[in-house]
Amino acid sequence: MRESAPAAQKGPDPSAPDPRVVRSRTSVIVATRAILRESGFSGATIEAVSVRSGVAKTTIYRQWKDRNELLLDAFSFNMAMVIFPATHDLRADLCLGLNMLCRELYSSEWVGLMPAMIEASERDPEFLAMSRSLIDSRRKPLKDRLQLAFRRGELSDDTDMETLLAVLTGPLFYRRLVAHQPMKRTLADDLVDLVLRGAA
Amino acid sequence: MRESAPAAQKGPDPSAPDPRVVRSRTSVIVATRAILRESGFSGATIEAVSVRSGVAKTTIYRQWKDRNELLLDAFSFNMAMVIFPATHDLRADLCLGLNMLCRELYSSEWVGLMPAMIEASERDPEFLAMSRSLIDSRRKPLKDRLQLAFRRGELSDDTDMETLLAVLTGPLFYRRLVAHQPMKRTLADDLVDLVLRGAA
DNA sequence: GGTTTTCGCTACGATGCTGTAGCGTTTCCT
DNA sequence: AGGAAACGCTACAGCATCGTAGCGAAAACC
Repeated sequence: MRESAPAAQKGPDPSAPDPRVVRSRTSVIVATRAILRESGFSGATIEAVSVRSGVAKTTIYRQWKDRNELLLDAFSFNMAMVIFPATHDLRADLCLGLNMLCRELYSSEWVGLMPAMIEASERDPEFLAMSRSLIDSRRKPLKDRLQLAFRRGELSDDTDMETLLAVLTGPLFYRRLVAHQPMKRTLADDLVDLVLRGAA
Repeated sequence: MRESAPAAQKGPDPSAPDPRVVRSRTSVIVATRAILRESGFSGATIEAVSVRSGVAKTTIYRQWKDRNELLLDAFSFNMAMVIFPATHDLRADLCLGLNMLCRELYSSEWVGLMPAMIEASERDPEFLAMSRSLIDSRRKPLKDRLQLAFRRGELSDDTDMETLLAVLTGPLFYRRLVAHQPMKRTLADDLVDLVLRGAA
């Protein structure tokens, strides 16, 4: 239910998971995420969440002290991740993972939350910290695969890991969030080609 | 005062620029942008703008029919642009422009507006259209320089323009807006190297 | 089966924002 | 100098939201 993120850790989680609490908590979180996707940060009011989730406003305030606390939890809730395989074929592994990321960027639920997250992170240090750790955990599979490639000598050592990550994933996020362009089928493969030609 | 963007075009602009109107308009726009940067989309209320700008709320409503109309104008106001020179040295031109973009991403005023713009664009078609046209006009100098390179044969014809743009600028935006990482001094140069090695 | 906890509901005061109206004053235009 | 336009100010109704309080019903726990 909770992600690895360092989000607040206050509930009576450990010993006694009352099913009623679990039910209301997840209902609220799911509703919050839906609203964040559809109406953005400013639309995600406690009242709106209450109506949409069917959970009474008072109940929400019993479990989260704040609107901010709720939103932090909502952002860091149960994120699926893109997997990068680790076969003998680096190019194939990267293409597969990046193409999956590509598809995810235009379909998955969590991407719809990113604009709200970016906005919040720009101004509130708590959201910034959460956002950083979330992004970090999402980048881990790719990072691991690249590190393996370094160890195997498939990538030259003078290439910088951070640069590599930015080059491989940056353009995809850019098209989706900044340029607002549709997916380009070959982009992921082109990126892999470019990187492997330059850094292999 | 107005940008090239296709934002609303309703005021009595053409023949009679009453200095009083100009004064209040710019005060309001400047204040709105400052608030958008500091407090985000939800903080930019008409009341807040009124207080900050020193312009009466009623006056604001006399010039913009809506909060949305004001925000659209505020976003598309007077954007400075990164210039790409067109010397005989493609690599130098690209490095110079991209490094300027790099610096701008971590200092300039308009970048602080991007998170709010991204958020708004995700949900409101009017903001999306404005955002698209803004980004498009900002990309033009780089695009022009690249097209020149194509004509000169400095870039091979089988490379796609959109891919090139995404590869060169995407990683920079990514680090700034998504990964929330500090600037990396060599990143711009590395990108140019990578592209020129792959597509020259 | 009895106790404890959580729940939903209603109500509430406080606050902030929207968008409009009226009025007197300042500023511009010619 | 005189008329027109924009201005600032105050006030207002309407609405949404916040966060809290109290009560009875439903569900969980032992």
